[in-house]
This record gives sequence, structure tokens and C-alpha cells, in this order.
Amino acid sequence: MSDQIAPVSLEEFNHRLAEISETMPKRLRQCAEYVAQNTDRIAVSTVAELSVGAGVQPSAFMRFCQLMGFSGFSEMQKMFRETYAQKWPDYATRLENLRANGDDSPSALLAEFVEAGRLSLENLASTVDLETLEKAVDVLAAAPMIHVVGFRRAFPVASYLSYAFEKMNIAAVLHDGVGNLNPYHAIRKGDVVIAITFAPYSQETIDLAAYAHGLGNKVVAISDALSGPMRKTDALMLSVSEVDVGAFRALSATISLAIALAVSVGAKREKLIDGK
Amino acid sequence: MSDQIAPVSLEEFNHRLAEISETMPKRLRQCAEYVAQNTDRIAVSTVAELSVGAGVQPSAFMRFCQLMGFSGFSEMQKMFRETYAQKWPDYATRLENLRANGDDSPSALLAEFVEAGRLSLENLASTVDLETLEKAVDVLAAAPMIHVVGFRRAFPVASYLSYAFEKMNIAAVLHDGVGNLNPYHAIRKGDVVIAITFAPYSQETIDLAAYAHGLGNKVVAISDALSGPMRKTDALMLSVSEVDVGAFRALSATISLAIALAVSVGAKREKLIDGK
DNA sequence: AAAATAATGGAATAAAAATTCCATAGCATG
DNA sequence: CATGCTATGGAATTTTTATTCCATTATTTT
Repeated sequence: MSDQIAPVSLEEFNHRLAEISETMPKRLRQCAEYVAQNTDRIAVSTVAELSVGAGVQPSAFMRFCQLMGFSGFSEMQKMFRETYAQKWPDYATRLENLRANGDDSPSALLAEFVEAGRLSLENLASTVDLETLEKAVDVLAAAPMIHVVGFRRAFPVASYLSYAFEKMNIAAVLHDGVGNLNPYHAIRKGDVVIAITFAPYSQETIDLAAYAHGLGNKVVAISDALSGPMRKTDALMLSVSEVDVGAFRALSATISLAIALAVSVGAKREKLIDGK
Repeated sequence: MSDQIAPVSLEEFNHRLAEISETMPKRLRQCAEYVAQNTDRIAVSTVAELSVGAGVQPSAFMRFCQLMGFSGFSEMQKMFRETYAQKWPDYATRLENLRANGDDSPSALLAEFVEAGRLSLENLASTVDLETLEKAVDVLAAAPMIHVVGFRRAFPVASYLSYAFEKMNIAAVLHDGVGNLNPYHAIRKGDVVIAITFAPYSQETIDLAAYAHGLGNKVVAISDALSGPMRKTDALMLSVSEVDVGAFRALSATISLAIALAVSVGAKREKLIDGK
């Protein structure tokens, strides 16, 4: 076993690998070779699998881990699993720390929201369901009228969507609940509804979507989970998970998705007009 | 155990999750919720870890796996480990993949907005004027009533601000222009106005801010430049520069700043109350 | 309100995986 | 070519992890 301290990051790991692989015996060098080429598999494989891949015995692989400075395979794997998870730090814990420090200064809060926003955006980029997004664009591009609905914390998103539609000369109404007018009359056959709602889901939004669906109309939903009550309306579900800061979220990802959707619809419509 | 066939891809998995999660009992729904939000952890975690994450017993998590169509956790994990390699590429690559689908495809546009949002947030973090921000928090925390005003593309920001204030039980009104009522009567001496406006600046917003300033009231402005017409109102100017995508912007930075401002005010008020 | 059914928690068990150990094979050195 | 040292393979052991089972608790139905 090496008396060296174990690497704690990918960089350190690679450095040590390069450093010692020269002087390794044959089998262990095979391990080094294989590991260098398949770094990404370490987090999700067993010693048995890796040793087969490297063409050595499990015990040989074990010795390799120890030479690298770890106590064994498990410890080495732990490092890789943690590196992978690093992108999603535990926000609950971080917030607790923040609270514990009494650090609710404006700048600390702003930093939190900025960081939460960045994470949410990254996550959006890697989890968005492109197929559904494209279907939603098609449906909306063909709609004679778009109804946008979203209350409470979804309302800013709804209002921004209708602003964007207006700017692009796309027929759209924002159902804002002003005057408690019955919005149902406005919905005609063929119209499309964009419903935005997050847990706890607001009943008005769900009802409107359900009503439109009952008429045989298409519904596009923007929500924070694939499950949720919009499911019943057969909606094209676009789910976004925002990283919360305390009881609030910055809506960065949701608004980005919404505006991208709107602009895509605009682009698609232009294409359709040009095509004719 | 379900007689359904097990999902073999992330899409299938998500689909099935959405499909059955409404009809699940409480604990299993907790699992579904947690899994939907932490898909990336499954490949590198144990049942024990995931079940504490979801707040359930390991056996409950087990039943969840079976309901999803797998024989057990191991089989489910296998699916995630196999698709793991595709998720490993970093954020830059994922963005490229989004862009690869053609210039004005929804995914390329989304990538643009995501990237613009990230840049804007970075920029916000490094350029925000902390001193002004803190002054604004102080002023707002002391206000008997907060008036929020912002039209057109600033309106989503304004509405989110008033949502946040409402949630924190802070007296605030959103001047939304509905009914063309004269908003000036609502403004009393000592009230504070938050005015949000971007070029081209909307006259109503400027007028309201100027009126409040004329009464001797404080004005907090969120805008896209330090100059601009709000200057005249002696406002505490918070400037945010958003990166545009074509004619649109994702508002990520502006909303983050706004919500951080609101939450800071809430925190400050609590402190003031505790102090007395 | 009682009975039946479904859900849950927790401990017991089974399975899988990691780790160690040791006998043997290879290799260099005198 | 014998001796000591290192490397190796494979089986035995230990540890961790998944899975099952059942008693208890909720929920629904009659």
C-alpha cells in the first residue's frame, strides 16, 4: 500500500496516474491504461466489471487502487461519485449554513439566487425534452388563438409569454383573472392553451386546461414535475426544475424555456407563411 | 409487482413515471417526486441513500422500482448506469448538441437563451452595486407601503416582486394599469416606489416615479442603464444588463435581482421586528 | 362501525460486491 | 542453477447492499 495521500479531485487523480504508471508492473499498468481510457465508467461499475475490462484479476485491480493512494476500490469510487454529484450541491444544507451564519445580507442572497439560476439553467439544458418542445412549437404555430394562463408565481411567466406573442403579432390572450370574468367563453374549438403551474397547483389553471381539453383542444403545460394534475389533460408537458432559495425561486429556467418556446413559435409561423 | 415491461430509456422512464405517479400512495409518490428531481443521482447511489433522500424506507423505494416495471432497484439502476455515459459530457457539449439541430430550431433557440441567461447572471454578480442595493433594502424595509410599477417587458418582474411581497406579508401594490385608473391617489407620503423599466422607457412608469419623487418619496429603480430618464427622480438605481437573443431577453438577471431585493427586504423587516 | 384491503416500517435474509490471503509462477541476482 | 524477491491468479472471507417478509397501521368499502 502506498503511503501517499489519496487524490481528492479528478486533476489530482490524473496527475498521480501519470506519475506512477511508468513504474508499474504489467498488470497494474493495464489497469492504469484502462482507467485512463474509461474514467467515466468508474463511478458506475464494480471491480469485477472493471477488471474484466482491463483484462486483469479483481485482486490486481485492487492493488492498483491502493497504489493510487486509496484504501481500496470503494474509496476510489467514492471520489468519482462525489465529483459527479458536485454539480448538484445539496442546497438545503447550504441554505442552512447560510441561515446559521445569520448571513441574509442582500449580497449573500443575491449570490444565492444567481447561483441557483445558473444551476437551474444548466439543468434545463440537459433535461429538457426536445421532442415535446418541438411538438409544442408545432401545435402553437398552428393555433388560431393562444390562451396563456398562469397564476401566482406562474403569472410572471404567463405575462412574459403574452408580451412576446404580442411583439411577434401572434394572436394570444392572457387570462389574468381580472374582473373575475368567465374565461371559458373565450376559448373556441382549435385554440391552444398554454398552462403554467407549479406545486401547489392552482385550481383555476387546472380547470381552464381541463375545460380546453374537454373541448378537444390541445394543451401545452409548463410545470415543475412530469407528474402533477396537468397529466389528465393530455397536455404536452414541459417540465422545468428550478433550484429554490428558501421559499423562493428565481424562475430563470422557466422564463428561458417560455421565451424560447415563444420565439420558436414565431420563427415557425414565418416559415409557414413563406412556404405558402 | 407490475406486469408492465421495464423502461429502457430515460424518455420511457419519465413517461411511465408521469403516467403512474398520480395513482401512487403517499410514500411511493415521494419516491417518484424525489427521483424526478434527482434523476442524475440514481446511477451512483444505493437504495439506502436514495430512500433517505426521498424520506422513505428502503422497502418503500423497492416497491417503487417494481411499480415502475423493474424487477427491483438493481435493474432500474442498471438502466441509469447504461445511459450514464451520455450524460457525462459537460455543459458546453450539451449546449452544442442543442445548437446542432439547426439555427432556428427550438433547441438551438433554447440553448441561446440558456447561455444568454448564464452570461447575464455572471455579469450581474460582478457588476451589481452592493451599496445601492443595501440602501434600497433599507428604504424598502422602512416603507409603510411599497408601490411596484413596470409595464410591457418589465411587467413580469413587477408582478413577481408583488407576489414575493405578498407571500412575505409586506404591504405592496402592483400598479398594473388595469381600468386606466389614476394610480396617483394611492401614493401617500412616505410610501416607496419600485419602478422597473427598460429602453424604450415607458412613460407611465417614469411619470409615476416622478410624481412620487415630487411628493418627497423615495424611489428605487431597476433599469438597464445607469443613465436613462429615471435619473431625474433621484432614484436608487439598480442597473442590470441582460444579454439579448435577437429582439428578446430572458430576464434571468433582472428577476434574480428583483427577488433577492424582495427577500432581503423581508429578512430586514423580521430583524427590525425582532429588535424591538 | 366492522370488515376487508392497501400501505407502511422495520427487521430478517439473500445476494452481490469488495477485500484479503495465500499458494504458485515469474524473474532477477549472485 | 539455486535463492530470494516480486507479481499474479484465484479462492475464501468480510462487508455492504439489495431484497423479501411479516406484523402493524392506515384507508376504503360495505
